[in-house]
Amino acid sequence: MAGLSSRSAVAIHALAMLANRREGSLTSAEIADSLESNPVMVRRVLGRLRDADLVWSTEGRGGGWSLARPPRNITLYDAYVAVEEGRIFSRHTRPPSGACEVGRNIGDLLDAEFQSAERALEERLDRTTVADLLQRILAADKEPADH
Amino acid sequence: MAGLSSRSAVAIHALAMLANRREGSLTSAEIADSLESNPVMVRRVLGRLRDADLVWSTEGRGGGWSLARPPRNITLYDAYVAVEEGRIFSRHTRPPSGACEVGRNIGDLLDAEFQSAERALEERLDRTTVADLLQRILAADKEPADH
DNA sequence: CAAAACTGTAACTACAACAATTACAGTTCA
DNA sequence: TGAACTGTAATTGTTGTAGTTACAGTTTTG
Repeated sequence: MAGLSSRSAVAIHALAMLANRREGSLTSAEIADSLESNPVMVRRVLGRLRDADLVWSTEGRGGGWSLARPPRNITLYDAYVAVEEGRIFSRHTRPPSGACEVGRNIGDLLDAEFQSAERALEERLDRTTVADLLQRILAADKEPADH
Repeated sequence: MAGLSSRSAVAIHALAMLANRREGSLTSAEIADSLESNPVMVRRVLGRLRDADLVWSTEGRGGGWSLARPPRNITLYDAYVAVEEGRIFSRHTRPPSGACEVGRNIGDLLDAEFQSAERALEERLDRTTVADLLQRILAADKEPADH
C-alpha cells in the first residue's frame, strides 16, 4: 500500500486526450499507444469513467470513447473518485484495546483527522478541470523544447 | 496500492499513548497490547519515529520509549512523514509517447497537480498536534458511553 | 452476407507492499 | 546470573496492481 494505483494518471491522461479531440472519438488502442500501455487496461479504466458518466463509449466498428460533458465541467477530482476506491489512509487493522484510555477513544477521532486530510486533497483536485489541464498541455507543447 | 499503510495509525496511536504517559516510558509490548498487535511491528514503526527525532528509546531491562519533544510540538504530519514513504499518487508506469501532443507534456503538469494535492493533505495533517488529539481522546473518555 | 474493427470481460501470470510472526543477538539492571 | 528490554533478520500468507491473451458480442463497410 505504498500509495494509490496509477489509474488516476491513466484516467486523466485519457480525459485530456478526449478533450483535445473535441467532437470526435478515440479508440482504446489509440489511448493505449499514447500511454505506452495496453488497450485492455485503458478499457478497464475508461469503463469506470463511463460508470461515473464522465465519458461514453460506442461498440462495433468505428466505435470508441468520447467525453460525456464539456472538459470545463470535468475536474481531476471527478476522475479520481471514479477510478480510485475508498480511503487513502489505512485505519487500525484490528480495533484497539478497550482496556486502554487511548485505545478506547482514538478510533473515531483519528478517522475524523484522516477524513479531513483526505478531503483537503480532494478539494485541491477539484479545483483543476480537464480544460485547465489541456490548456496548459497545449501551451507547453508550443514552447521551445529546451525550456 | 489501495492506499497508504497502517503505519500512520500505529505511529499516531503510540504517540498519543506516550503523551498520555507524561514523563514515564512505555514498552513496545504495552503499546502492542493497546493496538491488539505485535511488539515487533510497534518497534519497527517507533524505530522510524526515532530516526525522525520524535521519540527515543532505551535498551535493556526497564527500557522503553518516550517522546523526544513535548506533544504540543509534534503534529500528525510529523508522524506521517516519518513512517510513510514517498507519494500518494502513482504516476505513469511508463513514460508516455513522445509522438502524442498530450503524452509529450502531461507528465510534469500532472505531477505538479498531484504534488499540490498531496501537499494540501499534508498541510491539514500538520494542523493537529499530538497534544490536541490526546486532549480530545481524554475528553471523549469522560463522556457517557452511549453518547 | 462476410470480414473488419471495435468494446466488454474473464482468466491468468508476475510482482511488490504489507501484516504478522518466530527467532535470536545485544543491552541493561537487579 | 537471569530477567526484561530493544534491534533486526527471516519467513509466510494475503492483497492489489500491472500486464497480457483470449474470446464473445456489436456495429459498420464492402
